Amino acid sequence: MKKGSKAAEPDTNGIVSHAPHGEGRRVDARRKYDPEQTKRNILDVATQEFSAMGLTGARVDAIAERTNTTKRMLYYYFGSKEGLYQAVLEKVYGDIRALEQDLHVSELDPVEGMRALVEFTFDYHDRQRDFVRLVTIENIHGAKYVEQVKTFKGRNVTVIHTIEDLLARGIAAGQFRSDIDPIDLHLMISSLCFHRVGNRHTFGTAFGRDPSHPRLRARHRAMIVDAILRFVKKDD
Amino acid sequence: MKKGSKAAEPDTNGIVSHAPHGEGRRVDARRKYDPEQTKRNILDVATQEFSAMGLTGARVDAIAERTNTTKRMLYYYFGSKEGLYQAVLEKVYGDIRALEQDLHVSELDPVEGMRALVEFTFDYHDRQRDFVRLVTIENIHGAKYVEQVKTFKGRNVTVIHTIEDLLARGIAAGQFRSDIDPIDLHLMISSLCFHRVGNRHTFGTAFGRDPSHPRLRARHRAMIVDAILRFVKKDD
Amino acid sequence: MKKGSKAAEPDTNGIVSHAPHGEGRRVDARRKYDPEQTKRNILDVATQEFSAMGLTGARVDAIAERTNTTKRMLYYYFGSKEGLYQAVLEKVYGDIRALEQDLHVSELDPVEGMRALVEFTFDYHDRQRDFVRLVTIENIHGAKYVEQVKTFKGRNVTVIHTIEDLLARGIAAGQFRSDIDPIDLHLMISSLCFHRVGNRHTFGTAFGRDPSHPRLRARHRAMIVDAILRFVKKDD
Amino acid sequence: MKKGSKAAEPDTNGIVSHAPHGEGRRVDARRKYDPEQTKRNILDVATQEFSAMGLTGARVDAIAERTNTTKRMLYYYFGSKEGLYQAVLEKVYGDIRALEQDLHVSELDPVEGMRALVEFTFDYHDRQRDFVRLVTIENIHGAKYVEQVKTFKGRNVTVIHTIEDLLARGIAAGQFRSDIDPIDLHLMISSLCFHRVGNRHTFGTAFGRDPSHPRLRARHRAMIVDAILRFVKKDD
DNA sequence: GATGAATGAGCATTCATTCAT
DNA sequence: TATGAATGAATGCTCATTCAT
Repeated sequence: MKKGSKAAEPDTNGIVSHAPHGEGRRVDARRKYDPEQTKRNILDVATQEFSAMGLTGARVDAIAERTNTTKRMLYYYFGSKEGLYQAVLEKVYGDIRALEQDLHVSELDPVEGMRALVEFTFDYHDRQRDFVRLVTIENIHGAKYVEQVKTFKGRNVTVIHTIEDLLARGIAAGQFRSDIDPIDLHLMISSLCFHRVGNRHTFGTAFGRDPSHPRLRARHRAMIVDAILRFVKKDD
Repeated sequence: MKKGSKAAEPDTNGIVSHAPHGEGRRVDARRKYDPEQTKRNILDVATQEFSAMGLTGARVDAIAERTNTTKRMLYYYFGSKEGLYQAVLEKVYGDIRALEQDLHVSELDPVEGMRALVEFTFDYHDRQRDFVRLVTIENIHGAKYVEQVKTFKGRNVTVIHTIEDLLARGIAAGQFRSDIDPIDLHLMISSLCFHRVGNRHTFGTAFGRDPSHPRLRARHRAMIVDAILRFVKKDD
Repeated sequence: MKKGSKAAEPDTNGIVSHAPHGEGRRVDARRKYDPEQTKRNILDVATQEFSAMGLTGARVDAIAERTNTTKRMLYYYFGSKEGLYQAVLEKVYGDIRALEQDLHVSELDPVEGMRALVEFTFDYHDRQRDFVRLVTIENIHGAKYVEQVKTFKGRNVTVIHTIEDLLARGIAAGQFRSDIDPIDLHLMISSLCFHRVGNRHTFGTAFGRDPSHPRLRARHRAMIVDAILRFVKKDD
Repeated sequence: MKKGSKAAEPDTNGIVSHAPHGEGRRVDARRKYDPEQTKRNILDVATQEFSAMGLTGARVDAIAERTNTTKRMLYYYFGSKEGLYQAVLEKVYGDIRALEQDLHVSELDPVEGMRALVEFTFDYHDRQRDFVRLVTIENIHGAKYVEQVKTFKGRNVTVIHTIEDLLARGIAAGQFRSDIDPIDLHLMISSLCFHRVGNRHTFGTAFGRDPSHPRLRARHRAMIVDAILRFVKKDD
């Protein structure tokens, strides 16, 4: 687990810093024309705006205003509001799947690997609220934009492979039940990690308890790992 | 002009009945002005539109058009687009909690009661997609509208009481673990029942499998009951 | 021939007078809400703007500004810029064909009838420059808007009937040739009357002579009548 | 990137050859930078675009895209959209007058010369639709761009001289009437040849008959020659 | 000579809401 | 109670043109 890693970069959740980020950046920063930086800048701001306001609620003018460039460039690079929204989806989905790959759970014991996967999923959703919101928003739109993102489908199968591997090894070791469908299990893990973030506002209002509070956070993390392990483990 | 039309009883998804459609109705139907019916009609149409398009995406004109009345009446009764949206939220949250009361799980054995509660929750979310969507939408807006709905908070505590009762009786009977927080458990059940409905579009696109398919539906229902029971049951 | 008649009303070619026109108008003028007047007002202004600037060149803002109402009403009544343009086409084509009907050439001797028809056609084009310009503009667009005007096709056949009647009676009386196609003849008359108005600018620039000058006007009128009569008359 | 592409010799409608495409060309084709060819290429594409869309409707980007070069070059050579439009007008007017010179009607008998002139005018308009459209467009703009084309006025007088010569010789031979103004006659011939091409779309829609259809084409040609000859001939 | 990147002013259109009847 | 007409402020988008390399 690389907790405080650079995972926070793509979704800043705060205010984007227009200044050059890393080392190599500094050179580019002096260049007046830097298409890559312009595009990334637009994409970062758009991620926040879409995540905060939804596709319909987001305002192209509002995005442009917080950008280093003008509204015109937004259309120059992304064609339309929807094109920009799709680019945001593509980036954001790419980020989580890329990190998942870095887990290397195949090197761990099945139980520990499962725990690591659940903890990663928990932590990612807990931190990347923009991701959670964008997925939610996309579902409001019937996933019709993400469907057009070419890289989307391919990117998601990798998690399933990871789970399949864990289950297979767990079964072989006599630790896991043999009647579990990997996609169903993935849905289950996602549900537990996603819902408490995505619906934390209505939940907080209804029960006077904010699931994103640090104290609860730890308890939920343990609880979800526990629930999943109880579910997959063979009844001794 | 679709004046006296039947309003088509807009897609209530099966379960909820908003009011008795019995004898008394017939008289009202002949009356030229029936404020209650007009309001209910507006509310039904608005529920669909807001659920389908979101708060920002919904169009007042679109709602008015599918109504028996005019746009002006919509403002007359609900004050504003947001007022109407809040009225929809109030109705929709009222419906689920009212049905939950009807379960009478307190009369059942703890394990069976828990099963009944989970199954009800599963079925309700599975059928009331509009409810799921509206909750999702409300979370996009930080729950700021539901906060203003007076009846909201009171209505939700009842589920917690139900769970508390189940847990207490289960612990007393030596069936359940004693370290489970009722609100956490509610969140867990909600997560599992809500997510597969709310996020079924992105899920379906990503994994080529629609969680709302009848065959999956039954499997998920059993799986979720199983997971919750495994989670609450005392380790023999 | 009703020369100086009210034919000038529909296409004012000057500045539209927003004031009430006729007797009955006066009452309406006091009414704050008069949809018919509002629509007519928009249509009049739009006729000028489209005629002066073309469909692409015309600015919705410019039209709205010279109107008694706001831009919003323009969309309220005509749906879009193109919808408004089509409404203008419909009005303008309706006007000329309606006047043609009033000629009653069937009551005249074939030669005199033909002369009357040509003179009317000449006068109409000579005065209704907006009409000429709008037809020109529509041809730039391949007539694709006029095609959608339902009343269009039906309205134009009437001229052909008039010409057929004239030719038939002229042939019967031994005055006209029998080998003339009525639609071809209509095209011929139109050509001579239309071109000198529609292309008067390039013509004027090329030859330093403005075909719309009063002195030329009379000469052209006689010349065109002469040419058409020479063409249709039987070589004694 | 459509760098070295053949530019497809954009639809010249048959007659006009802008430059010798003979031997010398081949050498230039290999040269990396050929200003003359670049300019001609831009001009050809612009002719089509302006003719198809009008001055306002034409898009600089659209022109540049179909060109071998970039938008920047378009500005480099022609200064502005309007400058390019003027260059197109100049080219297009130059072409017709140049061909008219080649007729050598002065060597023909007056009647045959007149016939030849009318037929040439007919054929030219019938084939060079781009020319007809551009003249139409220019008239929409009050001929203000053609006015700035220096070569324009001088170029047009030549036709008048041709007609004057024909009329004079015809009168002298006792074949033609002596009361015909040459410029009026030119206008008349132009009208008949221009209108059926320029207004063929509205005409076709109105009467269900396309004047550019081959069968009609021949009939119209004969008809127009006939009409003009009947008009100029002395009433024996 | 040549080019991708950048721009400000403008454009058609839509929205939630209110007025007059 | 009910309604067609009216509105101002925005909204997504485009255009001809220029800059930096």
